[in-house]
Amino acid sequence: MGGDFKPAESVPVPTLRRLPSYLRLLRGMKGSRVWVSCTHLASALDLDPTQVRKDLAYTGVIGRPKIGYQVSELVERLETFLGWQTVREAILVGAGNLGRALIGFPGFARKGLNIIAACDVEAARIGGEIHGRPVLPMEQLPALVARTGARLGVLTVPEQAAQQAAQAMHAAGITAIWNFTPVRLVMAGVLVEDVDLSASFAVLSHRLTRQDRGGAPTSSGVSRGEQR
Amino acid sequence: MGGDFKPAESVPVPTLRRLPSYLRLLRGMKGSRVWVSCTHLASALDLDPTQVRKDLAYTGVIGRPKIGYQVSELVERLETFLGWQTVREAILVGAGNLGRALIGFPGFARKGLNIIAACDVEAARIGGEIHGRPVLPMEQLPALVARTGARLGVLTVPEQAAQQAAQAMHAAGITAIWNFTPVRLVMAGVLVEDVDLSASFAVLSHRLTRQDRGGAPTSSGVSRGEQR
DNA sequence: TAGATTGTTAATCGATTAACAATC
DNA sequence: TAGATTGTTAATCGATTAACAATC
Repeated sequence: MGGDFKPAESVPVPTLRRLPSYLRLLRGMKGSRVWVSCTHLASALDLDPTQVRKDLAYTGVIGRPKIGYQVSELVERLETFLGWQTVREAILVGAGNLGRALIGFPGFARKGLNIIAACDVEAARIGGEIHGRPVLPMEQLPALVARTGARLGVLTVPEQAAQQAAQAMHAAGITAIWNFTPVRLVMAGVLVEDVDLSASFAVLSHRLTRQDRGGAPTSSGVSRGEQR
Repeated sequence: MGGDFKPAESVPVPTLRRLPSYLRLLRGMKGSRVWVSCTHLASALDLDPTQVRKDLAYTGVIGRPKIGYQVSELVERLETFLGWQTVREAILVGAGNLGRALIGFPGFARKGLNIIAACDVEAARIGGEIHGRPVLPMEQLPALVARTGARLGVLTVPEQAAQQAAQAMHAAGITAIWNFTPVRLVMAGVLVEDVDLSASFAVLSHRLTRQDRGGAPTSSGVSRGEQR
């Protein structure tokens, strides 16, 4: 009855993308510092202090004027807010070069990401292990998802196989896909986040091209990439 | 004298990031189609037609009302605009899991990216080959850059080594770094483009967390990731 | 011709940045 | 206390989206 419903005001994507960099910095100073200010974080990351303050506010943390924020609390808040405190099981689909690299990535543990198995269609890959994780045939994906309760999938198949593989993942019960292929997956009811190497390289390559042609570099020499 | 200098109006980053997806689609239809409209591209990629039109206009292409754009011309324009028609030599620094995967990436050739060698500090890796590319000691980077003329570096070292490695690359003559580490490199005079896996995973993870907690999904089930 | 599409200008939307009172 | 810092509101900036005349 108290019509004071907050519409879950969704967090801006740029903010979400900056949060991990704060967390990384804060984890590094956890032993040596008790308090930290936005000013400090901002200058370390070359950002605007107000922006940092607004970003942090989304986590619900409350700072003290003149003092700043408690490092330990901020770390905790960020981890909780990002969902990095609970371990999340994931299945990787496509055990090629990139897939193998991701399975072996040490940093994922700190983000609550645990890739427990891989699936592939190539007979030569099936039955083996990558960094201690089994590689299973694609047909076993539904059973695997059912058995492990994994809801997250990491998609690292070749471009041509992407849409079909994503469909299979959805059918198997996967509800979120971390998509490393350049394909815009057409899927309703599945949360998709793209890691688009082509897009990133496009920015770099275009600017390099202008640079080569004697394009006027910024005063600071050259500007840096976006997508912070 | 004719004071009609166009200040090289810089291309918006979101536009640059979308261009590769147009190109990918167009390459796929090169044989079967002569003309293509923004409407068509937009619906295939789930974008706004006006946005596609504006994006394409940056390449200098001119379309025909009622007809659209010539596929072959558009492909050519996009490739030139992105700088993907000239081969660019690159040195990879950090021959770990991710580095090895990138060296073997078949798609880079179509983007004019040629990783010709890798550098690393680990003795066990030095002297070997990865996908036919030699792995050299880090000390040889300056000589390597001088000899090959490579200006682009791909940075895939562990987080702790990132800043130092980047400095070494700069000193060796590298002018642009494709940065796969989560570290915000502090560098003047070097073009840096970040591929930030942490940032991407943060978006996914945060949304998954809301989803778990019974957060209201969109009408379409669940929305998809940004950074298109 | 009528309808689809381009190119372009205007309106909207959302994020960043600036301004400033409150506070320890 | 004075100065630094937070929290918040307002102004700015830039990208997306809408509107519409020109065109084949």
